[in-house]
Amino acid sequence: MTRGNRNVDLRHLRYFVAVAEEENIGRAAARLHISQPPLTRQIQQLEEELGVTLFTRTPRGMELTQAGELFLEEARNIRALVEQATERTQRAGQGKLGRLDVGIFGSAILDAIPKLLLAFRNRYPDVKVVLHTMTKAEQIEALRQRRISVGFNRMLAPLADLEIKQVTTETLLLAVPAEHPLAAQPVIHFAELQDHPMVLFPTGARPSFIDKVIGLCTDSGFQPLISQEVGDAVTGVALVAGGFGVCLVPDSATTLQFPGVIYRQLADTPPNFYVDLSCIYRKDDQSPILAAFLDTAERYREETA
Amino acid sequence: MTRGNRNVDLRHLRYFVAVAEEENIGRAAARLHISQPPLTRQIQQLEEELGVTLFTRTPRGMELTQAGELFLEEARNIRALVEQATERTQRAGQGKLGRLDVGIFGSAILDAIPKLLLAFRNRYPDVKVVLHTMTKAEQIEALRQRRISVGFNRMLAPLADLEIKQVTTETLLLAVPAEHPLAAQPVIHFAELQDHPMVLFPTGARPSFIDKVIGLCTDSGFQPLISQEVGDAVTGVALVAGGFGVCLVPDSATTLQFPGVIYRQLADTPPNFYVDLSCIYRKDDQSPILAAFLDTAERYREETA
DNA sequence: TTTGATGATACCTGTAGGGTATTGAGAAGG
DNA sequence: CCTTCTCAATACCCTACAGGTATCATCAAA
Repeated sequence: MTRGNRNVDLRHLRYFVAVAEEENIGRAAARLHISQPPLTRQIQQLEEELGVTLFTRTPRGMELTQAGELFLEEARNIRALVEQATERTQRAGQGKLGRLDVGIFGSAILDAIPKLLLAFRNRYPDVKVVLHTMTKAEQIEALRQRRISVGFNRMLAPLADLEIKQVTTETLLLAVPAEHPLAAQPVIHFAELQDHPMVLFPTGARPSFIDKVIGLCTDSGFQPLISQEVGDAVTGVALVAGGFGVCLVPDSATTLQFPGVIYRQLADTPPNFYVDLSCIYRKDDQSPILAAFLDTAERYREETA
Repeated sequence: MTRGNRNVDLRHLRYFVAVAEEENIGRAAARLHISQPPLTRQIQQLEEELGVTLFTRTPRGMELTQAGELFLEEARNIRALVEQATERTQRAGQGKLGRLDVGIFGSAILDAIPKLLLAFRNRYPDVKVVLHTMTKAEQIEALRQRRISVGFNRMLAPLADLEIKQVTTETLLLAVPAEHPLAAQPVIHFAELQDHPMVLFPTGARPSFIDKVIGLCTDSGFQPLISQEVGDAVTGVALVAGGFGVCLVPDSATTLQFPGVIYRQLADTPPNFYVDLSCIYRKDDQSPILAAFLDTAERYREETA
């Protein structure tokens, strides 16, 4: 038994389907924009490759044999699949289809990231976005191991193989217990924080938002009174609600409406009284999905500037 | 958006899969028994046709992009389908796969046909045999309209467009009511039938088995006493059981064991005291399935000769 | 720096797919 | 019965492209 299908190619299928549908080589040739003789030869060749008579030649044209009927079904099916495969691959190549693994940190899901992901899903509905909660250090490792394609974090330091792109900046607010003395004041000056215990976050890899806060204080000439260091903003605000002190948070933390916690703007704030939210990704990652995502992030940044 | 897949062909898929699996163009080329440069070009061409980067070139070789991963799955799938399609079509072309529509008459299902169909199904298990019960005239029309490929009947007359092939012959027996006078005799001579009413079958297109029986009688010098004409052998034997008379039947009718009916051989039978069972099919039918069936029928005839 | 992988390029060649002209074979029509 | 029409098949030519050889470019490891 010869393995003839080695030389069967999609052209044969296209031609075969045309002839089967037209039941006439001449018309099929016209439809295919070629002349009749080459089409005759291609059909003969296909029959020879398969070792099967696909058509019975009648004076009125070409009529499918039983085997031909079967092959017609198969050929149509294969052609449709090829069409679909190329189309899907093209969409994947344009970043419109596939999967994007994203690393996020505990409390970054408060404001910017949900909005950004929503915008991305609207533009690329067939890209499956998978979120992985992980710390900054874990994100960097996961990026290098290609377990994620992009991470979100704050206060990212430059790295040789990773690119950092700022998504948004947030100014800082003070989370205060409702019964706290500061809460009663009409205006709170930043320098007043030196007299009150503060909750800081996050624990983990430095530099982090903790260093940011400490830096702001030292720049203003005082050392903060550290009440607690906790893992993330959510826990921090929960401790504020529990009376552990005040806490500087990015303004997106206002999404957290704990009973007994109020958010206050500060007066006389030092320069750099804001914190960035950036995304981080491999410099050598050419994935069109990542490109599409970064483009969406860029638009988001411009819109919210 | 270019419809580039027009020129994607199966060779591209074969090459692509090899490169994707080897992750190295040189090794893939060796596996494909071609040299490296043409393979490089084919892959470039495929990427260009699709408008998608399928591989990232690294100093260690070729690595699939996300879109490439997707296309690999699709390509493997398509290649398997082509393999399957050609294989199935080849089997269909050899008569090993497909469908055979067979016309049979009411009582021919008694002996030969079940055995023959069984033999055919054993040799060609993937051919679906569909039985259609129809009269001789209906079979001929159905053959011409290609609703069936082969019919079974007795006493077929030659026709211009249809071929007749004898499958078997059966000698005749007499079905007698148990309490009939003839049943008591140790030997029944054919000529004695002139004194007893007979049930004849089948009604419908002539010439038929009825003419056969009448002809046997007239050749022996008498006119049969006709009790009833009925549609088929089953009804005929049923009437014998009801005392309507005796009935000449092909010996396969002994499959019908009605209470009160006994089958007797006759003595002094005239020549041609048998009836044929033939199959009939279109002379111009080139179907390999029909050919396979006729071959099985021929073997059956030889084995039962 | 050198060496040794890798894939990419340049250029040639032969084949096979496509074109035109023609033939052969039934069916239809006068 | 001969002609005519309509099919597919054949003969023959030409060109585009798959495949070959030789060489280059690049990067990593020694």
